Amino acid sequence: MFKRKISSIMKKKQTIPNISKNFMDHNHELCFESALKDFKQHFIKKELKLTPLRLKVFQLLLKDHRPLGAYQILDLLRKDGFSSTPPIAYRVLDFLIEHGFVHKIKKLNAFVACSHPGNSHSPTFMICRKCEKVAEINEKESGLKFNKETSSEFKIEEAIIELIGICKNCTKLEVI
Amino acid sequence: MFKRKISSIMKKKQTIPNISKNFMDHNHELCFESALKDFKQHFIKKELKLTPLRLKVFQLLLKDHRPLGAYQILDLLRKDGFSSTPPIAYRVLDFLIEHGFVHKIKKLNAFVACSHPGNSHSPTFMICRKCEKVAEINEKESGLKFNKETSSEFKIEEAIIELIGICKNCTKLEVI
DNA sequence: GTAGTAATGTTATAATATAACATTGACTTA
DNA sequence: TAAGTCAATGTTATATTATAACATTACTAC
Repeated sequence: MFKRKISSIMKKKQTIPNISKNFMDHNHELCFESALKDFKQHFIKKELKLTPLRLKVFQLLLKDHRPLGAYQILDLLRKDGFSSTPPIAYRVLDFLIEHGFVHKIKKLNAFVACSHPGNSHSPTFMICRKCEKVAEINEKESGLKFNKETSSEFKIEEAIIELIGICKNCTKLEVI
Repeated sequence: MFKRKISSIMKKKQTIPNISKNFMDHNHELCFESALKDFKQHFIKKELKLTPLRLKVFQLLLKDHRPLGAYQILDLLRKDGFSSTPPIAYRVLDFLIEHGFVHKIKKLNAFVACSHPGNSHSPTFMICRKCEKVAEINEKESGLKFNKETSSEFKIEEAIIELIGICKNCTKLEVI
């Protein structure tokens, strides 16, 4: 019976295009748990050390698809009894970024949990200026590519792509 | 005779693909003067006030296609006898950005003169990690576009696109 | 000439990020 | 098990980037 419930939620979830899932109401508890499980798996597979601090920071970032600034993270860590001087946050964030679990949103000087951990990728972010949520899409989803002149004249090693705008959900709310 | 010299330079210039011109040796004096003329024209056309400070900052940014940080700009302003407290730089930069004469490179927290002033556009930057020069390409040149799902799910109002890598010139130098 | 306004000047401080060094704790290995 | 090693975390101080708030100047319009 329980299984059935899950599967019906999953079904519903699939009707929401993945590309904008983060912006829409969705079963976030499930979303959260699944991302967390994935996170832990990657630590095991890559033989990394999953410390309480690393786990905590990732959980904070996973909370609601909203990016958090380093000092916001520090405040939350303090509330949870962790040490909370700036290097604490920046070091953990650097670690999580280096291993592909977290990305930095330059536009916001803030950090989000990665939605496609494990894939080495050049993520594209959609940032809603209204609800402040962020969705990450990968190269394939974005359909993004550069013309061949660009690639022949300049060897791209890293791409920062951040799209600022308004998500479908907020557009809908605006109309009402 | 003078005219002829100019035109021959112009001809040579055209053999360099515009997309990477900033990275290559080019007649920068000409490049600088032409950009400056363009800049002044736009001030007239848009009925903006071209003050010494605004002119100076733009000239500094035009110097060599390398982005400058706000505090670098302040140092240079100081040397030229301008006032040089932070708000001076940030205010002028805000003005120049607002009117499309300057862009901010988020990756570097630094500023560059716009290469296509007047066009309202969503610029793409190529940033060479070796020589630190930056080239701006416009949407058409980049061949960049997003797939229709992205655009239907999220209304893009602004795009930040910064490509970090190595330019052809530096690649060449590395091989030698 | 004076009222209004845009630009610049000034002081202070906010927000973001890193350097440098100390301590802890887990693991190793002699 | 004691000593050594190393990664992680803790701490202090400071660097870098950016803005708020208010003062002065200088040009424009009446």
